[in-house]
Formats: sequence, structure tokens, C-alpha cells
Amino acid sequence: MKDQSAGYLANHMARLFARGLTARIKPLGLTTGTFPALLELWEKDGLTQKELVVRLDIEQATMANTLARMERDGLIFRKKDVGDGRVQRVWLTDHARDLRGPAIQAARAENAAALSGLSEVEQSQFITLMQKVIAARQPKDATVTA
Amino acid sequence: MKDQSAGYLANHMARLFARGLTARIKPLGLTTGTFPALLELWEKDGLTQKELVVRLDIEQATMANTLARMERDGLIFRKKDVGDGRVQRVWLTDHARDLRGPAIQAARAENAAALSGLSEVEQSQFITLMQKVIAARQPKDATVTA
DNA sequence: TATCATTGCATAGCAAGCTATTCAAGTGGT
DNA sequence: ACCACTTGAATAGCTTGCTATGCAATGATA
Repeated sequence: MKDQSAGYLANHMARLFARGLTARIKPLGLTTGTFPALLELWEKDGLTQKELVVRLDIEQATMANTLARMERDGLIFRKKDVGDGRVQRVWLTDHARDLRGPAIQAARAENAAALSGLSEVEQSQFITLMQKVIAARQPKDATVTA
Repeated sequence: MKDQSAGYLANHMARLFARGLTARIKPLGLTTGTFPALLELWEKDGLTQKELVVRLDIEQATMANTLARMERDGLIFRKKDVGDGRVQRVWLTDHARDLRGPAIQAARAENAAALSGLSEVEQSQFITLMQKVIAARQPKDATVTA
């Protein structure tokens, strides 16, 4: 029944991933919710909240709360944009920068462990299929379907 | 980067599924969290909380809260087991029973929509791969690995 | 039988997701 | 210059997940 439902399986799988990653990054003082934002910020600092929202497909309110926790925990600080008083730019603290290596290491380890039941070929098939499912849902930019 | 990470993709995909299902079952007065429990209870009533916890791989505390909401919303009621005073058995209300058809219909529709970017073959591959990933994490019952 | 351990459930408190609402800052049109 | 609209962010309030703790009922044992 439920084990044939893609949605149920997706939810269950995501929970298993989250449990695993939570355990691995807890020693670093990190939680799963901050991880996507950190990935973006490690690539490039000084993004606006809006930019993070778009890149990560997270609601604005969720991101605002996540950033508030990250600020509280000394991972980031926010500074008003000089040109536009509405914009808050997000900058990493040195501490957050230091966590990049071990955090990415932990994520890789979790991914490897989670996929250890699949062959090499299956693993890349799996990634590709998830990418396809996600891509099919992304609102095609200029395709004014309405 | 993140689009190659199985964990990130799993999380993103699960959020997309949840968004879709949320919208579809809102008219029924249902939310996503109750869905797994309902699936079990539609199959067979009078389960204990413990049984639901095991079947759905959800923490006990989470299930207790979910059942509390379901009771509040008139989907279930709980009655003490006659033989064991600790056990609460969960029973569906008539209203919850009536929702079975349309709810399952909504879930099927969401699954179909979400997988519409995949071919038939890819869809069953995808299901199989998710099942494998999940199965690899299930604590093999009698395999006392410790 | 009195005590101790286990088992089933509830509660507290937090993270991470969401919608809806509010507010301040910019932008455009007249 | 003024008013209306838009845009970026914050806040309130909810669900759904988690860990940690407490508590009552049961089971086991000295």
C-alpha cells in the first residue's frame, strides 16, 4: 500500500536522511535546517535573503527564521545593503567558515551510507531520477503557462 | 553542488510532495501528518499507538502529538485496552472512514503529477530505488549486529 | 509481597517547514 | 510633491518532526 506510494517513500527517505545527518553534524553544533543556506554561503557570501529563498526553494518566512537561528548561534550576521534599505545581506562568521570542511565531510559520509545499498549505476540513476522529479515541478521561468 | 547530494535532493523532493498533497487534501480538512496513520487505520482499526509507531517509523512522541490533533479534529478516538491499562487503542470515527475514498484519490493524483516527468519504466525504477534505500536503513529485526 | 525494571503513553521544548499578515523602503505616475 | 503599488523582510501562529523527561501500569524477582 503505502510502500508503493512515491510520496510516502519520499517522506520516509527524507526523514531517514535527516536523522542521519542530524547525528553527524551535531558535534559541529549544526542542524539540518541551516545546511542548505550554509552551502550557498560557503560558495558566495553577502547574498540577500531573497537570493537564498530563490536558490533553495524555501519560503521567505522559513528562511527568515532559519537566518535568525543562525545569527543567534554565531554562524552569520546580517548587514543592511547600502543602496537599498530594505535589503539585508548575509555574511558568514569566521566560525561558520571553519565548519565548511568537516560539515561537507559529514554530509558526504551520510550520503554514502544512505546509498550503500545501491550499486554505482543505481546510485547515479537514483540521483538523476530525483533531479528529474524536482525539475518537473520547477516553475519554468519564462514559460507563461497561465 | 547541492544538486548532486542525495540528501539534499531527497529533502527537496519530499517538500515538493508535501506541498502538493497539502493543497489537494486541504479541502477534505486533512493535513499531511495524519495521512500515514490514516492509511494504517483504514486498513485496520483499533491499533495501539505502539503499533502505529513501529509500522510508520515515527517517534513515539511525534505519534502521540499527531493522534492528539486527529482526536481534536474528530478523526479518531482513543479507548483504553481492557487487558492492559497502559495501552490506548485508536479507533476511526465515521467521518474519518468517509474520507478514505477522496483522500486516497488525492494522494494518487499527487503521486501521478509528481512523477509525470518520468517514463513508466523510470517510475517503477524510482519506486524500487527508494524502497531499497529505505530498506537498507531498516534495523534488520533478529540480526543482532551489536 | 515489596521492590525494581520495563513498557506505553503524555508532556515540554526545540527545529524546520508552511500561510497570512504587517511594516518599512523603493518605484512610478500624475 | 503625493499617492498608489511593489518589494524585502519580520512576525504570528500553525503542523510535523525530533530528544528528553515524567508517570502510571505491568512484569519479574529477591
